[in-house]
Amino acid sequence: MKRKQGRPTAKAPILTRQGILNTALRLVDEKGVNALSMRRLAVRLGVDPMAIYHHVPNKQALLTGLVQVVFAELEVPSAGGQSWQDQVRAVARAYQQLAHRHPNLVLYLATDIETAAGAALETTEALYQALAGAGLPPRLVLQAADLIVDYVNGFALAEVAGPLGQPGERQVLIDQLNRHAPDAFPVMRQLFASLTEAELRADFEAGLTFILAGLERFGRG
Amino acid sequence: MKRKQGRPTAKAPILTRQGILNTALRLVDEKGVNALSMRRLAVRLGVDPMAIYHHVPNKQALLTGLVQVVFAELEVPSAGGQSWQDQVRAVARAYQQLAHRHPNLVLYLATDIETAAGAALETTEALYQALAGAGLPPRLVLQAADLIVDYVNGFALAEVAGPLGQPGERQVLIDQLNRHAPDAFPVMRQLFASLTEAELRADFEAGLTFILAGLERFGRG
DNA sequence: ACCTGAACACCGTTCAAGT
DNA sequence: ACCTGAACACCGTTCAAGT
Repeated sequence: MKRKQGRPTAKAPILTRQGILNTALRLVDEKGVNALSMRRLAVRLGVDPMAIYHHVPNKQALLTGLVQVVFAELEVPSAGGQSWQDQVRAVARAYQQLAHRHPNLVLYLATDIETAAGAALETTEALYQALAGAGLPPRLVLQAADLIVDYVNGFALAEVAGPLGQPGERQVLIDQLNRHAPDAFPVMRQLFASLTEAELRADFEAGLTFILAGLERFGRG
Repeated sequence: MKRKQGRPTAKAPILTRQGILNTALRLVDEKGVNALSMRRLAVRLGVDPMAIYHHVPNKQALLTGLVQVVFAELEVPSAGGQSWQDQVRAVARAYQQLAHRHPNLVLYLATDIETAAGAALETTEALYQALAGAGLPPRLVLQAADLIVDYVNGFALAEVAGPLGQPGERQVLIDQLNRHAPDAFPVMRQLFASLTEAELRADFEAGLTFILAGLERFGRG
């Protein structure tokens, strides 16, 4: 824990854009996006609230900065010798796991497309490449990529959802069911009754499996 | 424009939960969710801000109230004589159009699952019924329904996205591309070059088509 | 029962000032 | 160049008060 000699000015500013973003990200990961205020962040940084504005123009920019930081964690899966199906799965999984690691930011990851597009160019290229490798014509490549991205975003959002915390996933629906007459909604009732706890859990890979099966019908001729 | 005689008390309160929700929904539809504050809403209602608290416990409840109001607009498509594919399409479309009508609320529609589950029980039943009609085993019915809901939510979110307004959909990506060397991201480049403006637009039905094709592989035996 | 009004503890951001 | 501090125009919500 050595300290530089001399007064810590000019060459060694107290605050740094990177340092601010790192602290902000930790704050968001721990307490959620609503806990991120310029003033609370300043407390964590041990600094006057207004000092932050010297490194970040405003709160909006702070949030897009966080989106950039998070997307920088996304590494492109290498395409080496895998089937196009496995390549698509790898890309989708990489993004899904990213979202899973920063649940409180999912909304912004999904919503700030300008920043996301810039930060995920390589991943997007990898996805398009895999889909082109499936033999899909150009237009369907685009449509398939959209489907996959929308699915991942929707899945990630559902994982985060619930007004308080998360009740046991499907439990919410079952509770709602129990408020109605026992002969109402027979299909749902029978469905839930016939499945185990584990089978009721949301399954990211299952959705991908359906999508890939659909894509296979349109590729290669 | 007749007015009741006598002083308008007791039997005819100025404020009503329904009236508050309607005004709030109009405010959100027009100016976005950030424009919805208890104080601004009070101005629109011509009332002291605190008057609202007599009918709605807090702002959170106001928002879940809006989700309920919006979901109440969702009408279940009748299953009459259609293929299961058309039934699935009809349900998905109904929800997508609902989201499209209230873009500023999409986040809450997708995220407040407790309220959504209660308000959309009939629609969910219709979806499960259609998927069971496809011959999917119970577990796959659930997974397929999740895929469809996640896709619709993701699609709706993408429609709303963008930090400011919406630039021309795909334009964002193309702009990002142009900041890089002309030999970077060749697959994307060729893709965009080969498609017309119209073909670049997001296509909700196309995603559904892929999903349905995938489901057909797992149904009926 | 229903609405008002002052008050409290928060926000983001501007602007002038310090070193 | 970098940080501080007061100030402004907002928030959601509590609580006492009016009718």
